[in-house]
Amino acid sequence: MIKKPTLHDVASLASVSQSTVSQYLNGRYKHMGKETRRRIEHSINTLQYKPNAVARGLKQKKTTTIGIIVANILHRFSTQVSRAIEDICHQFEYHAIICNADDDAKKEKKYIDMLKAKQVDGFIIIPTGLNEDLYKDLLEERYPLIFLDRKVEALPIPTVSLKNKKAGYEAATHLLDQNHRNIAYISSPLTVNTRKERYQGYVQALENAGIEVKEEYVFGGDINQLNHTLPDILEKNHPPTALICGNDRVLKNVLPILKKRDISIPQHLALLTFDEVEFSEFFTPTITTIEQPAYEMGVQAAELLLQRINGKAEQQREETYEFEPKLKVRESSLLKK
Amino acid sequence: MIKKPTLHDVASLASVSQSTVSQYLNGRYKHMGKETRRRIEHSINTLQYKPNAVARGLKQKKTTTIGIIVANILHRFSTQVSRAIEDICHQFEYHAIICNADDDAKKEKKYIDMLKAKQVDGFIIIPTGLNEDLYKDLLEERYPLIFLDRKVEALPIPTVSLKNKKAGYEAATHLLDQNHRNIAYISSPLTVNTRKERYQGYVQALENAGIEVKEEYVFGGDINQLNHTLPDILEKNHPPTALICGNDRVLKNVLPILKKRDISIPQHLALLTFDEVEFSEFFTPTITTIEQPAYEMGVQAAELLLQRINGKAEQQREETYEFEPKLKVRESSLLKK
DNA sequence: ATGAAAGCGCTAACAG
DNA sequence: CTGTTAGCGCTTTCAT
Repeated sequence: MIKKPTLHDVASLASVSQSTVSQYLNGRYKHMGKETRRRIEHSINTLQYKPNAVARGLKQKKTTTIGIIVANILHRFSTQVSRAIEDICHQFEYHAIICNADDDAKKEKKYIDMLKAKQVDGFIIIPTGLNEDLYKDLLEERYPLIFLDRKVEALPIPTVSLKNKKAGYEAATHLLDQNHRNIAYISSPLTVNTRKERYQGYVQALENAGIEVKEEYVFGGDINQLNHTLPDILEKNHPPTALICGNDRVLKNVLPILKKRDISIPQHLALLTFDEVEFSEFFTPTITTIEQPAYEMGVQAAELLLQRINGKAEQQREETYEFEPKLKVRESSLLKK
Repeated sequence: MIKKPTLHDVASLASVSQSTVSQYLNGRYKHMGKETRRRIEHSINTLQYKPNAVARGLKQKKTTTIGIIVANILHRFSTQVSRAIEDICHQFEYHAIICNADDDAKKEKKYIDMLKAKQVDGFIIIPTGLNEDLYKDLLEERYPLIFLDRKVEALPIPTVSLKNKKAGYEAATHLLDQNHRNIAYISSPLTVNTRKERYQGYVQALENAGIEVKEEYVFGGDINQLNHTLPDILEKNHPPTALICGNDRVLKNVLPILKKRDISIPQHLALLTFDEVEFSEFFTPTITTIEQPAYEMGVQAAELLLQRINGKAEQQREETYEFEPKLKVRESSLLKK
């Protein structure tokens, strides 16, 4: 890389001291000699000088960079959230470093460590939930920190999330309204509060309707095992007539299985999934979705974080910012076969 | 934020000098007293010392951070590419700052400037193509730089891309093989080489088949105008029986129009698009896609960049790394209405 | 085998 | 109004 001009270069060319140039750069040129100012400007232009943010960061203990840890950027939720955060950052001249923890505690830890080493000004994390000590450390070190999507109980960390129980409730209610009585529920492990709450909403809706929750219709585990377990569920004496997918990844694993078994949707089985499915409004079969306002959630998280970084809000409060799930019932596609 | 321990703290606790600790940290403890070493280790552990990457970066003029500028992270191609780059970076303990230029020259410039200020070690850019001077500057300043997806002619910058002409050729050929003769081609402005080449492939396929390319079937412009222009195209005397979308964004704008006009796919119109459409294999109508191996392309770009950063390859060579398009013909979905 | 000292590029008192 | 000075936390000769 080629040598870049420094403050020192600018200063000597303009025949002033570095501090004067520094003042200028930081907008403190109220009482600055008009001539001095002109010379500095000229000098900066001819040298094409650009301040070195690393040096400034070292001095000011502030990098205008934040760390984002998402589950997996390939998921639509993470993508939209990242985009939202990036947009807000851009607006305030911040930068975001995005990391994929893949629901892996080790990776999450490694990323947090690396980001700390890089002296990020704060974090937005979709926590795996598997590193409570780490989160607590972050808090004790007074890092501005916002959780997204998932909540870690008993840690006073502001959290932006969906009303997950409500989402689950609406999902089941929607299907009940269509006279489904045997509704399967397929999810990744119910260890994460988000998933658990959605499931609880489902349970509650069934109970309210006086319908027994049958364990045999429920799966909460490694979705790579679905090859074995889903067929079991579908072959019960009274097979489910409807199926809820806990998120878009679940859907992704469920679809091939249904396809292989030649199950028609929605005749044989009604399908409902959480999260957004791109283009779903144009396709048959109609898949009802319960979407999260992911972009808005990302904006909210970013704004909360920047407030905290800039001292406009106190960190150590357990606040929850909950968003409404959006049920999208698709009319049958017009693009039919 | 709470005060973090520094090298100095570690050194005094261990009763050695900073330089010794620094040696230790950088793995140069060949001839280091076993006892000294033990004390340093102990000291680091009790203080939970973590080196400050900003300070190190300032000194070493290396930040182990690279800048990525994509078109829009909400597009599948960008998402997959970002994920791939991030994976490779993680492997080599690098970090990526991802920015969305939104095909906007101003934003692209601003991001490049910000990333330079942050002293990134290199760039991977999906260039808007609108800032040739900037790219040239980057080159002259000897920044390691890789272009992705799009090529900027006459600049010796390694570029990872799809065989776009081939992709266009295959697209048209596939439809010709199904006896389509009137094939519409809808694209964003053909100013970007990627789009132009795809279109050229389409033209060539038609010419090879002895079919005249009718201008009235071709649209290359702002896809927000499609509301007006697409209906025109569909209402010709001999309307197209097939339609090619230049990328997934085009598809996204085309679908609502087709839906509103109640056009059945594929009976009234066969649809083919470049880029991946998630879940498309499970949906009706069947949309044939020509996918890019986006993840692999991202990996390639990241590897090329890291090689250059670490001096294992020279920058200033115009090399093109071209990937094969993947035609995916969908069998009619089993999940039918 | 270890330490002293200089300096990366910038900012922030404090003088003058 | 502008300059001097002292670091931010780390690495790196160069001595010892």
